[in-house]
Amino acid sequence: MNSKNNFNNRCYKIVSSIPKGKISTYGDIAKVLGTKAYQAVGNAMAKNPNLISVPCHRVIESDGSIGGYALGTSKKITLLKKEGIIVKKDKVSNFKNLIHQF
DNA sequence: GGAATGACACTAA
DNA sequence: GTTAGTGCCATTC
Repeated sequence: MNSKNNFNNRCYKIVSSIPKGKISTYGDIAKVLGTKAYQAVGNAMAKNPNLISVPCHRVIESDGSIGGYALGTSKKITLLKKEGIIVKKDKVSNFKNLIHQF
């Protein structure tokens, strides 16, 4: 409970700190956490007990791919487009320019 | 306590 | 440039 909640809370805190119109990658988030648990970050979001409070749809893969989403990748892409992000073929075009650096 | 999985990332072919 | 295989961390069964 404590340990896992600590790690998850850390991820949610970082993701929640991503401003609108910006995105981030699992790898970058893991780096901020001080770990290489790329999948663990995504895994925490997968369980997503905080989906409503955490804009996890702003988190994509290091290649700019959409990756996945609890509500479905399609929904995630739609949300990103609403944020002003250009999504091309299930991948963010200018994602390199949209990466939010902590 | 151990094994398997996962919304990833990296390297090699 | 694309595809395949392997490795890493944390969570879950």
